[in-house]
Amino acid sequence: MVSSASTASLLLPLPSCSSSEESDDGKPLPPLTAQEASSPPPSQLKRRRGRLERDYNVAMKALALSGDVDEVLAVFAELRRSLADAGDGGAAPNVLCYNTLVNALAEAGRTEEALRALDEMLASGVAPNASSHNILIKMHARRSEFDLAWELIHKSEMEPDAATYSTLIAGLCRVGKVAEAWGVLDWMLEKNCLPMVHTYTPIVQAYCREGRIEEAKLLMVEMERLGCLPNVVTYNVLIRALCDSGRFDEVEQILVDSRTKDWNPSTVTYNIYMNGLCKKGKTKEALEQLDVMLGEGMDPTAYTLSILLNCLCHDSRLLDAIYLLERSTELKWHAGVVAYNTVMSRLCEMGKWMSILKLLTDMIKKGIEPNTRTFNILIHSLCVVGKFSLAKSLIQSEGFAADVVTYNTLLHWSYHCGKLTGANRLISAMEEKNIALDEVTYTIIIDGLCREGKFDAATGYFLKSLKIGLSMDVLTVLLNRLACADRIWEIHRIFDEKDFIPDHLVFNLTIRTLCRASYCHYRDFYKLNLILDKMLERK
DNA sequence: ATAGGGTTAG
Repeated sequence: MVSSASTASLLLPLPSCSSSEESDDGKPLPPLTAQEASSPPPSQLKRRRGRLERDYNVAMKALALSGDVDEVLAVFAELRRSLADAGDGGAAPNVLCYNTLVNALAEAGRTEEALRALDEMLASGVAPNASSHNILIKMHARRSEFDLAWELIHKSEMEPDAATYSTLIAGLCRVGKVAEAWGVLDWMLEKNCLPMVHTYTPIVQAYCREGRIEEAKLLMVEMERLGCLPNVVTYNVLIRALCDSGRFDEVEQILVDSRTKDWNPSTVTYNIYMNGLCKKGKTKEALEQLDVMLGEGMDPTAYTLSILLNCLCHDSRLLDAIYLLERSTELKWHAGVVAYNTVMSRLCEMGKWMSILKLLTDMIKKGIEPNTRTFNILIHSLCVVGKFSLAKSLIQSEGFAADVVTYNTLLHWSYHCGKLTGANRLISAMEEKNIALDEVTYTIIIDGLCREGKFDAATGYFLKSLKIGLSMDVLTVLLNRLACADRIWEIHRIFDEKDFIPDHLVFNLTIRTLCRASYCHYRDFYKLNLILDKMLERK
């Protein structure tokens, strides 16, 4: 279990609020007066409680917004302690605080902990409200448990509102089930529940993700017709899609039009635009947008800085990037862990190990805590400069939760250094620590084993990988290796496996791979025939 | 006062 929830809630201090920009207004609570401390009247006690909960909730939300879930946990624990000390028998925090906590955990993908927090809330006798209900539905939707979500909506006494349906629609759209999303929309209309921007925006986003930009635009026109005006979020979704396909003229047009429409671009809008320009190599234009944004009186956020640094790094202006990073505090630009990670990973690609170390010490000095990604970059760069053993020993470091990326990095370099037993030990360690192997892991293992001539073992890992679903990337790597090494019996073994369900894409890939490996030559043609037969058996 | 849109690692 990676969860540092319990330890974090015991050990971490109150939020200093220095890391998050929004929470500076969280004034310290006034100290108890002597009278309050001895035996405050119940009404005053209640007021104090309310104030305490509100202030803590504000802080928790700010932290959740800046993605600092562990801090949210810490603040919640602190709140619980304060309430216990406040004198009325250790009453639990109210629903709103619990909702903030559960939602922050759910957003961070820490579903188990979110569910535990929810259980704890119920056990403390705190009654859930409509929001708690919606958050739970969102969790089910995120895990693609739509049946459960639907069941919850029906059997609950809570009357589903537009937010409930919108949550479900968003979940469906996330996994590309747009038709089902429309189905829910129809259902809510039947129930006389009026859709809102939150209902349509996920559908617009789903269209955008599939590259159906024109349909997305049409839907936005339809929204206007229905009096459900697209807002800044809807436009941001569209702008991102336009950026991804390089349609910057249209982005400009939308920004111009915004002045006569009912929405205003936000910092996020410019972040999206700048990042889009940067990804298409238009550094100069991206920096121009920064000026536009500052001219509009908008403050850059931690995101803005990371995007700009990324931009500079891609333009190989590393010295500028490092300079900006070092000066960020005096410029009042918020450098966060992502900003440092961005620059460090670029330095890593260039093998500048000493510079990475310097940035690492800088960030720690500034009180910015390195996260798992920071460690992964560190480990990767150690591998690049040939310090593999040192890199490997870093997994044991205190306070660092190695994840699948960490292990993938180490695995890749184990094979690279020819350390097969070491690689096997790493795989066992993953299993012990319940870190699930992903597509990348299997690709690395299969490629590594094949390079050592261990085709049988590699094929075995491929068959194992089917448990997490067929990945064309993994299959491509294996087929290439097997074909080049003329290991047709292993290819047979793949097609014999009953868990392997080949479709036309698989057939296509197999035949193309074999032909490229010169199986079309007349002397080898019989082998191709054998495999074709095998494939047709499975049809 | 629950929700949505933006950045980094293999």
